[in-house]
Amino acid sequence: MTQKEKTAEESQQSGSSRPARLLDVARLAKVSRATAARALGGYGLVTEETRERVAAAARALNYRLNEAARAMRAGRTQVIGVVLADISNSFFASAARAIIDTCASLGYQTLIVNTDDDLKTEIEAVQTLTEKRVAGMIVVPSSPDHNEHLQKAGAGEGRMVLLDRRIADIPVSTVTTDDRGGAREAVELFIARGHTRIGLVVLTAAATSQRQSEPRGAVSSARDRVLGAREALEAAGLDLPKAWLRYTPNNPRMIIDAVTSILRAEPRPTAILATCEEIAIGVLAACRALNLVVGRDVALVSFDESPWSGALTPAISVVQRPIYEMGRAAVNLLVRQIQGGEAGRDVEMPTILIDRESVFDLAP
Amino acid sequence: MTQKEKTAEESQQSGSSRPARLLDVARLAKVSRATAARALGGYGLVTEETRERVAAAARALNYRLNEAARAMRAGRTQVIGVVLADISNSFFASAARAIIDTCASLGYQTLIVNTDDDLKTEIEAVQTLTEKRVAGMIVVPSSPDHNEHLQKAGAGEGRMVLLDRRIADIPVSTVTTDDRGGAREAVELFIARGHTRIGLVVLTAAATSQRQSEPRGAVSSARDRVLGAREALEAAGLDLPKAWLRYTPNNPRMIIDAVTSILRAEPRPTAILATCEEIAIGVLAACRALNLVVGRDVALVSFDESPWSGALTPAISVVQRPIYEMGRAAVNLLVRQIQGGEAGRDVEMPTILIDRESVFDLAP
DNA sequence: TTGAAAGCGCTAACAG
DNA sequence: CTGTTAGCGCTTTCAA
Repeated sequence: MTQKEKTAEESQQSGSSRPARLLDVARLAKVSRATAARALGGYGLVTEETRERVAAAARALNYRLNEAARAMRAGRTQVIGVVLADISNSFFASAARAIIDTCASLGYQTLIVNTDDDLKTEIEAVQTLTEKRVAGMIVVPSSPDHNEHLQKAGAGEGRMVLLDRRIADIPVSTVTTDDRGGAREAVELFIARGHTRIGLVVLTAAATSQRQSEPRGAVSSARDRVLGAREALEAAGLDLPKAWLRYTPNNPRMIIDAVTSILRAEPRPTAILATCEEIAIGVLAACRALNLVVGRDVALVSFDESPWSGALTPAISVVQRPIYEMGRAAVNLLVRQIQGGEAGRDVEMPTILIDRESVFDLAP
Repeated sequence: MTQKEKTAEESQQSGSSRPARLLDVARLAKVSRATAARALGGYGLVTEETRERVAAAARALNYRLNEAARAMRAGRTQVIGVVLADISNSFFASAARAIIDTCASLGYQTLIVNTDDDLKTEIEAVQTLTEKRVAGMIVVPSSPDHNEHLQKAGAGEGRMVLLDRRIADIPVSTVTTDDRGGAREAVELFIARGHTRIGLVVLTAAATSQRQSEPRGAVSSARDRVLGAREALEAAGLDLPKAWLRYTPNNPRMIIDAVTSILRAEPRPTAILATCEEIAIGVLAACRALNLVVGRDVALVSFDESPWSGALTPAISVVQRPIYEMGRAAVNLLVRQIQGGEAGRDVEMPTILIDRESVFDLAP
C-alpha cells in the first residue's frame, strides 16, 4: 500500500463527506482503480470474487459514477439536446414525451430548450448545446431559410435530426408527417359532404398580425397544409378566395380575430380547416361569439388530436398525426447516426383523418 | 515556442478537424492557456490588447468551451434536473416551460425525466441525475410516503425542491398551491348556486381501478382537494356519500367509467368537482354518452385552466393555479439554495376560481 | 500582467 | 487476471 494519492476520508457518513470517487472504492476493496473500473463497468477480465468485493465497497461508500468525468474523458455526453418552439404546446409536449422515453430506453438523457420560434434563440440554443457536447440534437427549426447554424452543428461532431419541419438544401435527416396529404383529405371530406365554401386558418410564427397572404419564413408544415388544401380545392374546381384564408401568429386574441373576420365574409364559408389545436380553439371561441354552432353552421376539421376533441359536443374531426412515433423515430434516427455513423434517410409519416361530428352534411 | 504539448492541427476547416480547445486558442494568440482562460472568462487581470487577441483567435478557430471539462473541474454542472410524472400532461408541460425559461435566464440547462408516477422510476431518475452531478433538482414526488431517495440526494451535494406535492417530514423546500382552498371555493360556489348533491372525482396514480375510498399513497395535492371539498360540504351541513365519490387512475376509459357510475347513482349529483383536466374531459364524455348536458343537467368545476375551457359551450368554470409562477418559484428557490446555501422556505400559492358558465343556478 | 503546473475523476493502453 | 500510468480540457493557485 504505497499509494501516494491524497487520502480522502473514507467516512461512510452520508452528509458530511464529499461523494466517494472510484479511488475510494478501489482502496476499500484493496484493488487498483483500473480493476475497480473494470469490475463496476462490467468490461475486461475480473475474478468473480474481486468483482464482488468491489461491488460491496461501492455499496458501502454509496458510490455514484461521476458522469461529468466520464463525459470529459469520452469527449461526449450521454445527453441529447432538443430544441423546440414551446414545450407547453401540446404537440411539442407529446413529441418531447416520446423523445425522452426513447432516449431513456437507449441510455440517454434529454436536455430541452424552448425557442418560441425565434431564430436568434434557436441559434444560441444550438451553440449552447454544442458547448455542452451533447451526443446529438433534435431540432424543430423555426425558419425554412436560415440553416447555417444547423449546418455547422450538424456537420461537425454533433449529429442532428430535424423534426416536424423540412429545410431546403441541408444534409440533415428529417422526420415529418404528410401534412399535405392530411390537409388534402380533410378538404376532400368537406367537399364530399357538400361543402364548397371552405375557409383555411393557418397558424405561423412568421406572421406578426393576422393577414391574408403567406408571410415570408412560414415553416414547411404550415405551407404544406395550405398546399394540400389548395390541391383538393383545385381538383374539385373550387376556389380559395382571400376572404376565406388567414395567417395568424400564435396569440389567442389574434386567432379569434382571424377566424371572426373569415366568418364575417359575405358569403361566409361553411367549413373551416384549422391547421392546429390553437386554431380549432379559436374557431370554437369565434363561433360562440358570433352565435354560430360548430357542426351545424360551421364544419370544422383540425390538425392534431387532443383529449378534448372527442369529448366535445359535437366531437371534433381531426387530422391525427403520429406524434409519439415521430418523436421516437427522430431519436432512433439520431442514435443510429451517433452510434453507427450512417446518414439516415428522411422519414415522412402518414396522417389519419378521424371523422367525428364536426363536419355536417350540407344538403344540396 | 518550446511547448511540448501535442501539436493539434490548427486547421480552420470546419468539417475535418476536431473542435478547437483552449490550448489551440492560446497558441494562436501566442499566450498561455491560463491567460487565454482569463481573457475568455472575463476574470483576473488581462491587458485589453491581449484580451482582444485571444478573442480574435477564438473566433478564428470557432472555439467553443467544453462544458464537460468545466463541469468536471467544478465538480458540478450548470444543469438542473426535473423529475415529473409526464411531460405530455398539460400541467407538467406548463410547469416545465416555466422551469426551462427561468433556468435559461439564470444560465442553467434543464434535464427532464418522466416517471409516470412510478416510484421505482423516480428513484432511478434521482440516482441518474445525481450521477450527472446536476446542480440541483426539482422533483414532483410520486409518493407521499417514500422519501429516502429524496433525503439522500437532497441532503448531499445536490440541492432539491419539491413541486406540486408535499411530503411529510423531509427538510426539502416545497412549492405547492392551496389545493384545499381551491376545492373549498369550488364547492362553495356549487352550494351558493343551490346545489346540494355534489360529486367528486379524483385522479390519482395510487388507484389501480376506479374506487370509492382513498387509496394508500395518494399524493398531497389530491388529498388536499378532497379535504377542501369536504370542509365546504361540512360547513354547509352537506354529506358526501360514497356513491358520489370516485378515485380513478389516469386512464380515459376508467375516468369515464368513474364519472358514469356517479352519474348513474340514485339520486345523482347535480354538480361535479373534477380534480384535474383529464377528469373534466371525462365528465364531458360521460355526459355526452348519458345524454346529459353540462351546465344544465350537471354543473362542473375543474381544477386547472386549459385553452379549451373558455372556448367551449358552455365555458367551463375552473380553479386556476398559477402554474407558470409555481415553476418559476421552484427554480428561484433552488438556485438560491445552490448559490447562497440558504435553506429556503416552503411556498404555497393561491388559486383563483374562474366562474364561467358550467355552474348553473339550481332553482330551489 | 502573464506563465507553469497541478490536478478534477475517469478510462484505456500497456506491462506485468 | 491485475496494476501502472498517461491523459481528456479546463481552472486556479503560485511564481515570475
